Amino acid sequence: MTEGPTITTIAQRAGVSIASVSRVLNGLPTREDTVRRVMRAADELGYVPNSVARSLRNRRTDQVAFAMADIGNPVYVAMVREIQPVLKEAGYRLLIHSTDGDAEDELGVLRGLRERYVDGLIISPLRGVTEEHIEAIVAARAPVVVIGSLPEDMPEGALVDNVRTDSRTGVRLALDHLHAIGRRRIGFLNGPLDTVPGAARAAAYREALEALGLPYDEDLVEVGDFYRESGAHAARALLSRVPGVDALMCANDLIALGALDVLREQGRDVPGDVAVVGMDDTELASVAWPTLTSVSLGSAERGRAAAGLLLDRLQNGPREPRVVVVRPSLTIRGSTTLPGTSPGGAR
Amino acid sequence: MTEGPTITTIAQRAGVSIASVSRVLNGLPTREDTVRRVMRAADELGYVPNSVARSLRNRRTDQVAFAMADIGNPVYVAMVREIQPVLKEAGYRLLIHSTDGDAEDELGVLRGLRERYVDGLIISPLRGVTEEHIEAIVAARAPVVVIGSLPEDMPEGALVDNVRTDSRTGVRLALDHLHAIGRRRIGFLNGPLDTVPGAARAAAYREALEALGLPYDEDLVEVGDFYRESGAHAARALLSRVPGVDALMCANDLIALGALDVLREQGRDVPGDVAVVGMDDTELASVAWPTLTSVSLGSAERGRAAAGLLLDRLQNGPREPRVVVVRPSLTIRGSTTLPGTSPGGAR
DNA sequence: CATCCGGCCGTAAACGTTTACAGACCGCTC
DNA sequence: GAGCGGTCTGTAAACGTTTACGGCCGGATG
Repeated sequence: MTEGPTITTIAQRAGVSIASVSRVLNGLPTREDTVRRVMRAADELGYVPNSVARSLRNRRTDQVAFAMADIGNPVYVAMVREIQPVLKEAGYRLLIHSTDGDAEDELGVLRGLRERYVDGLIISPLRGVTEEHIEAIVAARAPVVVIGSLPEDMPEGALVDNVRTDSRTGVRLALDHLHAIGRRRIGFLNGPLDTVPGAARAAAYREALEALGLPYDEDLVEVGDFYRESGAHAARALLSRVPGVDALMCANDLIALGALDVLREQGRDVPGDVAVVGMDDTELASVAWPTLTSVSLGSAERGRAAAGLLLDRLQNGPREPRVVVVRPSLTIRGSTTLPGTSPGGAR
Repeated sequence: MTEGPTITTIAQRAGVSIASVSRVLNGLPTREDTVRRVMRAADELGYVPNSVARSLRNRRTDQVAFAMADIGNPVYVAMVREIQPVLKEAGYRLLIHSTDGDAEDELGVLRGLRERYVDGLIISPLRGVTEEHIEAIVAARAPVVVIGSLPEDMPEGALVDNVRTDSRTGVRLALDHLHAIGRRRIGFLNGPLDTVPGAARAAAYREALEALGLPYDEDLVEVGDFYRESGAHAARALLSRVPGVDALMCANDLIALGALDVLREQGRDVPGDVAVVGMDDTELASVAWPTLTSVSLGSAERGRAAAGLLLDRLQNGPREPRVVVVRPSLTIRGSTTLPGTSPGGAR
């Protein structure tokens, strides 16, 4: 594999020093004549600067990583979609780490920051930010944006911004809506309780019930994973245990899809017999049938905000940490409104 | 920002030379005592090797890029999902370039290979492989895997493997199926003709009709984009022009979703009045209602194959180019089988 | 004509690794 | 005790950039 030209090659051909070559290529003031000679040589040789050497010298890689649980989840895809153009615009490349929600993997990514292969990181830790995460972030000395919740008491040295949503309010919106359309036996299909969203949504469900004056009934709650199959499984269990349930609150859209599968299979009308609400308001919600009422947690917005915060730190240097909170909203679709009163279908 | 320890720091603390430090850290044979001293010092200092310096010296970055049109398209997500674990397993990081199908952008990525920020590239060029692409690939001198079709006459020096599918056969499968269930006025909603899939599918549609003894009718063809909105738009146009159409062949699932939106809106029964077939067999096909019959082009399989080919070249060095062809298959779902005869719903 | 100043340029060091090469040291053998 | 062989280690170069510093040269100024 023949090696390409370097500034040394150019320098020889143009009859100048490598310093001059570098200066010309970086647009530093140089005599007209030298500029021409260097440019000419560079052109003829088809020179392209070596980004690794440049990184070593400049102590920056122009790369940023985004780590999340599962690139298959449309929530994260929505985030990537927003993050990528912002970074590209600013001249950064994007690395993707799909950690499968594995805590070790997440920590690996954080610790990897010390290898300096990226200038910054956006991470969405499924299992929450532990002591170890914090240590790694402090040790990293590279800017990090956490999407999700962050402990109150972050140490001084941590260069970390935070983008979060308020899933408590999100669940509240959903239950208020279900209550408003007359549902009183509202089941809850949750994800793992040792994940941040899982725990938050469990608490929020209880609270919201209380606020509505409805009793909390353990039998109405199922805990599984954040996947479609798992949602189907949970729905089946719940429906057989409590046949009279008249609404299902699902901790994300995938779970809700699984629930819809089962309800259809069992011939129960949605929303006539059972109303269904998802969370995340992914594209899937608008594709499903009936279209799925879903709590929007502003994935796109969170992605954009995270990219913005990171870029700001990268470009303007240290500053005190910031927190951006994205407000949830409820997108009402067919799975909770009776056909007659449906406010129209897609998207 | 204090700088972290380097091998020099370790060398001082351990009272040895940097060469010894490097040897120890890389597991080269070294006296027991030296090993201990170096390890101890490294531990105490919390040393982490700088990957950029290592890359410069070793002439490899341990990074690989995947460039495709739109990370929002589930086809590419499926590919990423397969590519990532294979690469991670082999110690490579993954960069993502979402080019928006912009030819300049694609070329930019290919040319970027010469900057040596990745060791290899998987690219799915939406508009096909032009002369310029080939030039860039040859000049790159880094292994490239193209997902999609490749010209027959690749020059010698090009380190390029190829993974393709046979969308001709795919379309053929779909039309055979539609014909078998009695459809004779089969519309076609295509993507842009200047994209590789668009062109291939257009030709395939004609061929398949001919093989079935059906006339080709321009009025039955709409050309738009590979997006849902565009599919809706195209469907609306086609339906108003040819109200009697009894099936819609769609060039991808997103287009098919748009078509389903419109059919529902117009109160036409699917598949009773109009049968619909999508392509790519993405997750969306199993979520939509009615569930969508779709031609599977083996996205996951293509992703896996591409990663495998690239890895092989990276690890085992040059060899003659290979081509992997993934055979399409048809997944029959609700959008082409009458409710009564439906072979069961989801997935 | 000597001096000074400013603009360009080249030399060399630095970023943090890996590794070729040669030297130091040890223990053996004859 | 000299010579040899082997093991381990240190020196230094290399990867391809950027940039501090000082030198040189020209013109302007006294």
